[in-house]
Amino acid sequence: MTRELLQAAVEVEESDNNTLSNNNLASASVITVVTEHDGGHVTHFELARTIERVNRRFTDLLRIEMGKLGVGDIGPAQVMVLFTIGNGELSVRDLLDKGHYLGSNVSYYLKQLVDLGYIDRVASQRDRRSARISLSQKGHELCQALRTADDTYHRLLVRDEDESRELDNAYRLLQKLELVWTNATRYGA
Amino acid sequence: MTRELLQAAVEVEESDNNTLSNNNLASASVITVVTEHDGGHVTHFELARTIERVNRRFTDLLRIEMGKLGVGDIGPAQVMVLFTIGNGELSVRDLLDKGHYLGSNVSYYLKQLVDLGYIDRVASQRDRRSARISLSQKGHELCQALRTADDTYHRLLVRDEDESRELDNAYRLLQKLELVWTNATRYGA
DNA sequence: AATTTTAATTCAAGTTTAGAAGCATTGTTG
DNA sequence: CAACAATGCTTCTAAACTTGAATTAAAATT
Repeated sequence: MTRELLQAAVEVEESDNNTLSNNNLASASVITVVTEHDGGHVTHFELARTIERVNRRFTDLLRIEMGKLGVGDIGPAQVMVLFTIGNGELSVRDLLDKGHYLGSNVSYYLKQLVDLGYIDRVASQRDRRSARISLSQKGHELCQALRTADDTYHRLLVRDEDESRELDNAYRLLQKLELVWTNATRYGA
Repeated sequence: MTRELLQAAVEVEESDNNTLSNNNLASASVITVVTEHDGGHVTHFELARTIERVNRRFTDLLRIEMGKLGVGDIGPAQVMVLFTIGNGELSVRDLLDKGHYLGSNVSYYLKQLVDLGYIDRVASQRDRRSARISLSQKGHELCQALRTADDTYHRLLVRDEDESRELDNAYRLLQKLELVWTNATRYGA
């Protein structure tokens, strides 16, 4: 039943989009997505604001999912680290690059994640400074459980080939954005 | 070379074995990106990870821009609140909805922003509980300065009609995503 | 008038991030 | 090969940000 609600909401939003109408007359009684995008050009800041919001939303969702699974020892940020590690075995440096993290930051997370048994860490053979990092059994299980829960939402968003393509495009654009912003911070404007 | 950075970002996810030790050398040449993404499916988590990363990147950029402007009294988050307020005059509740913020959260920011003179706040006439909030002169100036700096990046990303449309699409998709995730947190999975 | 609802703030944790300094280990160079 | 530099990672401290529960004060409802 919650499901129907959700579905309905998505539908509504879409029709809203199709007419390219905007804001304040947003949608069904329940939701109110407020935007200041008037048909024309999306500015960087609007985009950034949206990204920020979406990110917040996802974090909340993740927190809830984790609650359901009874995961209380780590937070959303740590879980994201787990996902960033993925299925491979990598060094801390790789992890930093992959997630654009700060060194001290990751170290801090890793410490907890290792202590709590979500991650295996062994010193590299050929360079004993370097650590090789990978998900433990427990880590894998958590990720898998979350991925499963996540599929539900994915199906709400991507219902056909068209939407899948849209998603792909958006993904690609985000990466472009990441690149632009990364270069900007590195080499100045 | 820039290409490699991006490519790495794309591929790393599924790849089990990454040798991307060289992305730090990405040249200053800014974009020339064409990333062919193998028709692979972008999962929610990949998307979320990207959003998180991009968000981090933007925050950094903002921080730098602010540094250049000599703004040291507030942080990126507060600036985002300023942008969320925009040019209108609104209530705290409106602001909450617009930015998906938490009440206490915004209160905390507003307090600083008012104290530091970035925002004007007056009690509403017809409902004295409610505050009417808007950017002060100072607030407007800061936003304007940042917007100007920002245009540079915008031009790097959007160079023709096509790219503008892409951006629009991505923006729309993000909003859809926001909706799905918002509903999910509100009404459960 | 008494009660409930709404708008917003405060408070007291909590989490997450940033930056400087540290410790090994490895690489390099005179 | 000894000194020095660079690398890979960690630790520590302070700050920024976020959360949730409790609070105040003004409407709105009964």
